[in-house]
Amino acid sequence: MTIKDLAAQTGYSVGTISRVLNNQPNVSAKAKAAILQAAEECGFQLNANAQQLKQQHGKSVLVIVKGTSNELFASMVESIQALVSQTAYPLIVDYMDEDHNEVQRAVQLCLEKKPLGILFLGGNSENFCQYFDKIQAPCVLVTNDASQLHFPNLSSVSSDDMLAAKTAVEHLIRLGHKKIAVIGGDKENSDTGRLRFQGCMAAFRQYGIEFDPEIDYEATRFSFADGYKAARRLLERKKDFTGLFAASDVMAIGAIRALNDAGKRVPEDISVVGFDGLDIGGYMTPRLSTIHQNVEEMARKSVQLLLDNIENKKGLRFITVPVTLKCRESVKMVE
Amino acid sequence: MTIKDLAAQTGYSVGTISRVLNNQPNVSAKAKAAILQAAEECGFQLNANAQQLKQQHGKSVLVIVKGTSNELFASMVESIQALVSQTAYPLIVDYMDEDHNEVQRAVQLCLEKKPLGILFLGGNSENFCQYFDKIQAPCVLVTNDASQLHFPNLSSVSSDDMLAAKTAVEHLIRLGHKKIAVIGGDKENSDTGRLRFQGCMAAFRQYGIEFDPEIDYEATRFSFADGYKAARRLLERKKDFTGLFAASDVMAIGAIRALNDAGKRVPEDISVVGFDGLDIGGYMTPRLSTIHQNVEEMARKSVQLLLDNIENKKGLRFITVPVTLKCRESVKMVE
DNA sequence: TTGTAAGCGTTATCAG
DNA sequence: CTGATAACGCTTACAA
Repeated sequence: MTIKDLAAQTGYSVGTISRVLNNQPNVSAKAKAAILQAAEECGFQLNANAQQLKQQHGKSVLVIVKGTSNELFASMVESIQALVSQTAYPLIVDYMDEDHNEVQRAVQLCLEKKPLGILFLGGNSENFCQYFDKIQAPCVLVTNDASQLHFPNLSSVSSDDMLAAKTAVEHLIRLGHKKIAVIGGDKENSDTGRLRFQGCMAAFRQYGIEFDPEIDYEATRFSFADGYKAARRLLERKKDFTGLFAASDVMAIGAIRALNDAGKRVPEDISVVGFDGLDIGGYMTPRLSTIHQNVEEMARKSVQLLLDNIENKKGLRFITVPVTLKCRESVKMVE
Repeated sequence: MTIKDLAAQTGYSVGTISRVLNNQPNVSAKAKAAILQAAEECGFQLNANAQQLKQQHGKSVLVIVKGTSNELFASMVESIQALVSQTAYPLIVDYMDEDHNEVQRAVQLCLEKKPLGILFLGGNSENFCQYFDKIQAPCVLVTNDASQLHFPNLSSVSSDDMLAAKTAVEHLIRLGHKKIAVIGGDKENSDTGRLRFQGCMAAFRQYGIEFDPEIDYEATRFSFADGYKAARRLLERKKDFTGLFAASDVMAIGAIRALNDAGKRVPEDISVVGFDGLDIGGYMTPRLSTIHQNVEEMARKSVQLLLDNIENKKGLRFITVPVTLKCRESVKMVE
């Protein structure tokens, strides 16, 4: 079924059919009605390939999600889908492995889908520096700051990871904790990992707390299992910390279980603060104290920003969305 | 950049270029080398739209995921991605709202992408009955049984939901629990919800346990928050159950928190069994006893089955993957 | 082994 | 307001 068939069926020409199906002016009401009806009857759908071949671009908005099992991104995608579905643009969501290069992937998808714009959920500066100049479409990097990258088509919406991590650690310090351990991301190769690490260090420095990254910091991946293992390693070599900051909620949850298995109670023996503000944290016993990232707001701002960039060619922006410390049950004042 | 440009550049014709880029025979090694090099140099990529327009089908495998925040599906997608990436087929993952019609969506995507085959993660019989006859490509329905649907191109890979739910409830009964409540899915409109409910009922009947669905069953959605609320409602109207079966781990986790908030300890006061075997269950305190669905195996079988259907035109199959009862810390024998 | 040319289903430009 | 027709970039007979 093509517009040619429709043309034969209705007696109009392909030109008219095309105009009707694309809501263009200069068609008589009669023709429009007849054609729409005929199209409806046989469930006609334009061939997207032909359409895009002709138009040289898809009308779609692309979301590239770095990491397949990232809770935070999953709920952000959910919000984004809801938001974008209110517009006329179809949304394509592309999930990729955490270890692969998101920008190379984007370059390839651009060639393939010619999207109107791209939302990156997660990303690594280095990849952007190396490959982003091949991308022309307006883009928004979400959860990482792009203001230092200086590309003419790359905005960003992110939390202030450094400040947030500092806040988390400060929270522990103010409750009287002096011996604090940290489980975080790779502080060399991941922007997020590095910034959160630096935030911790800033807090330790400011309050004059002793902290030796070699001993008190565990770098690992953002998963339950890795959080668990990291906490075990910490326990093995340092038996007396009373506060633990984990740079993600999943790490925190894994770590808490490791602490429990080692006979430590949370928060009686050890206070734990997470990072992200996932739903699950509110259903643990004890409920997890955490740095809450406002997923809904980040999603809204990102989409808004991208659409502005697409439609009005408004300038770049680098938005920082504030985080909040959610003080719940996994921390306790030190006696 | 098109194959025409490439032709001009290399001195060969578009036909030869196309043959080289598609790995077809009847090209001289010299031509092949020259063309491949030129293509490499300018990072040439075939235009997928033109290609698919011509070929009348994409080479992709499509995964339609019903529900955007379903942990179980998320990890299944991860496995599927790993599996399919070993083949030559690109994988397109499409997430949709739990309440929307997955088959209609598939019909639309077929028109658009002309995929080689489709994997449905989750689905509703009714939607299949109504719309599936419009789909020609081989499909596999994952997590639901399709043997009673009788379509010539629809296989399935699923757990025996009824048996699994029965096993879970039996587990509680054998530990001496006589007063058992159940939090499950919609037993009218969801296949999964209905089957798991029937499994429970079968166990109650077999062991002569009293169970009034009106009082002892709470139908709700598969989320933490809904599990929490459902447990509260149960507590409000029935104060004395000692066993709780939740038809998904997320419901179970929400429910446990509600029990804790009501001053009940798990498992000392109330034993809880979940369903799915999510990673998170193993990191809770207490670790969640649950019916474990082998995600990895379901993914492997589904992909294998679909590829067989695509490549060898092998017959339909309706595979049932066994579940296992994972007995952990959230249950206790009744005194 | 290679080149030529006819479409694939649309859109868009023109003339009517 | 409508119809004819030339692209869009590619694959694939068929001819050379």
